[in-house]
Amino acid sequence: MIPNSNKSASRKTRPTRNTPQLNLSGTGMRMTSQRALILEIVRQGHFDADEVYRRAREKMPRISLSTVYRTLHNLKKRSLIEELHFDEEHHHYEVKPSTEHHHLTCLSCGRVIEFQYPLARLIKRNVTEARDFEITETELRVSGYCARCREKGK
Amino acid sequence: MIPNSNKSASRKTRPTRNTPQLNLSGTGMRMTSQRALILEIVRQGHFDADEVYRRAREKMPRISLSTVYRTLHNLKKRSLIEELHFDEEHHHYEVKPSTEHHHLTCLSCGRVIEFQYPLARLIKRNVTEARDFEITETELRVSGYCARCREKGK
DNA sequence: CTCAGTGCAAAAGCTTTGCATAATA
DNA sequence: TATTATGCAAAGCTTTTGCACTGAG
Repeated sequence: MIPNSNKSASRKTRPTRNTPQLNLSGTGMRMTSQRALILEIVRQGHFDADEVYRRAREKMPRISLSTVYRTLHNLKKRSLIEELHFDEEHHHYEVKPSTEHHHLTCLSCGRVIEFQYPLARLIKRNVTEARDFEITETELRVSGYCARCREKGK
Repeated sequence: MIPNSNKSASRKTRPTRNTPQLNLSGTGMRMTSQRALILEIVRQGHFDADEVYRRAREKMPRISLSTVYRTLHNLKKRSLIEELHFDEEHHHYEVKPSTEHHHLTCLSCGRVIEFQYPLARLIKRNVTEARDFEITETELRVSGYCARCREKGK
């Protein structure tokens, strides 16, 4: 159902050691099955800790919530994932994108659409207050109502 | 200080009932001393519930934390204040601004600078994904290091 | 073989809720 | 006076932490 991560499909040599998704080598973190799983889940969407936990348990029933929290915390500390702040509850996570990207949220259906837009540059150029700042991050949250929901009556 | 909503400017009839700061009349909420105080505090900056509570207690030692939470919750529900989502802990609140404004946060000293910039318009024009959206809110968080902190060694 | 990572359970924060009392409209 | 709001205390959630055991390197 989910694109498989361990596929040494037709290879018969020894499995290459590059981890399927994100690679932890060089970060000082050991790669464990739990971490691989959590990373794989975070790659699939924006989830909060509890949702990651629920999904993880489907494949690894004995994984603990503390491991989820600790792993998310560690990955964030090493900048491998990012913490997002939606209007809703708590934090959501996603693997760190290489380019600036932002979020458009429909307040009616909850759909979240990602888009890219180079705002740092623009802000630095046009906002006096930001001129002397060394900008390391920008996060734009835009909310409103998507076309689909607007048509659908109301 | 705030453009008054109930204006009987030079009328000399009975004392107008406008509350000093934000006006709750017409919202169905009763004006109590606690709410006046909380509103006054929120006007002073971006605080989380606990900080509002600490400040409120200086003037009204017996105010309860639940009242703070309930009041913030009610004000938010009626859109008199807004909930902000910084990187840090929990929610912060501020009185609802009339124009789009955003936040620049120094990761070193924690200073938060507000600035205005009409992003909705720009996003709607330039981002395909947003074209069919009816945008009701935009919140941009920019973080980095302010000039002051960058000079200060490191 | 070592030390980082895990699971479990308990603790710690933050936020909400029930209920009797106090205060507003 | 009729409600609505408050204070207090207790409950509910989410997140963190201590510890002994397990497993990656």
